[in-house]
Amino acid sequence: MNKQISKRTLYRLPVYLSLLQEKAKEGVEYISATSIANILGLNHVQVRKDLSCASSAGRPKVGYETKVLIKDLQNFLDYNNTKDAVIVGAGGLGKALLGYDGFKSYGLNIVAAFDVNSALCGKQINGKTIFHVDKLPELTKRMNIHIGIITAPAENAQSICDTLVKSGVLAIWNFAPVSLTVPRGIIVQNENMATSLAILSNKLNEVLRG
Amino acid sequence: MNKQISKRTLYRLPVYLSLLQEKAKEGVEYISATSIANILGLNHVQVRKDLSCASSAGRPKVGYETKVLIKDLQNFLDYNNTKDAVIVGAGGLGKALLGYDGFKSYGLNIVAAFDVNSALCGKQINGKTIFHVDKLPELTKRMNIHIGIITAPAENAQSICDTLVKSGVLAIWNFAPVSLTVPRGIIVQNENMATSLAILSNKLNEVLRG
DNA sequence: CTCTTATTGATATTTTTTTATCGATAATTT
DNA sequence: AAATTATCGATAAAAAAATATCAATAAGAG
Repeated sequence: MNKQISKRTLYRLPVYLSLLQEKAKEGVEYISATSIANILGLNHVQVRKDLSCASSAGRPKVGYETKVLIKDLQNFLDYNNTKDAVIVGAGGLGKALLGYDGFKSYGLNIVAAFDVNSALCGKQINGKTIFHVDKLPELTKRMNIHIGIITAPAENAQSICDTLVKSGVLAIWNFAPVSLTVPRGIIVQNENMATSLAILSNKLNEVLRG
Repeated sequence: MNKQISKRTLYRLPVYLSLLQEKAKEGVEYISATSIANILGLNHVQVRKDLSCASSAGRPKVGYETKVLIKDLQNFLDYNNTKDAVIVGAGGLGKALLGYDGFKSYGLNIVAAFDVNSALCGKQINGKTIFHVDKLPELTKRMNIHIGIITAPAENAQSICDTLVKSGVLAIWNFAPVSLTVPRGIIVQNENMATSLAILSNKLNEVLRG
């Protein structure tokens, strides 16, 4: 526990967590690194190593207690501390994310949305109001929000990003297919669907051709 | 060109492509690996190596001709060959993806959507009809579709996945937060938002604490 | 025309990540 | 009670990826 955490490990921890939650639902009380590895198509040593960063609940011959491991992972991933966020861009994707209740379990609380389209303003989705972007700086500052989610079209993404940064946002989850330029210290996580698609497509080609 | 392509490189190629397309729009005719690396926060040798997998258009002192590089990347990523796909789950996210026209430029053509909710069936979004899932096997087989996109709730994802596989789908783009079990040879690409979020959150914590 | 500079692309080195091996441990079987 | 087995966790080895170095090249400056 508390070893240095590698980027890749951090990538996999939420995947383990999600699997464990499924298994817990099914009533699985104990689970071994070997079986996790088999299900996810990973190496069992890797799984054990990854888990050791967040937990120390493993017992020889038995494996990990599902519930304890879930708790440890949630704790490590900071899913218990709720973090407020705003969405900018209330188009299709923005609305979809607003309507999705699953983020709560990841410790993300979307408090409001913003859009340039006045026709959308004042509307509520899933109990969350859509405001005009003009109100973004004030509201974001006042509520001390540090996470911004950009679901606007590519051409507006950079200026929205700039506004978010000026308004005190430190971390940006970017769904627009552009590379944002940010000041040093600001975090950008790109949700790049093109990349996923490229990998899928590449693998599919191998199957179809090879 | 035509060297062995690593997973990581494949991950980055669409990112380069997207940046290059931006730059091309701005009228940039030539671009160097160094400047790409600076913009994206990567190492310039890495960029050069990555690009060499897909193109051989670089000239010393000048860099790459933007248009040629874009073409080479699109070609390498097979964005010119259109691949048909179906979406299963016409909830918020499914509708958002149906309404998004950007996939065309990645060679993905969503031909139809399916849902269990009869109320949605028959409706059209962005010119694409929503059918009842009962019709999925027949339609998918008849149209010889190899890609399925799952945007259904987690609890339905596995059974949808099974149906897709039975219907001849070879590659699945999974937006549901579950790990799907598939027969050998079937490709699954998980669009795991929890993972992105975990990384964002982790980095943010470092900033806030450190 | 020569020198300087920015760049490519190849090779070498370093770092990171993954995988293999092995002893320790605890549950189960004989 | 001893042997067997499934597992963990640590360390070692191997593989993959990232980065550094350097010769070659071509554009532009002097």
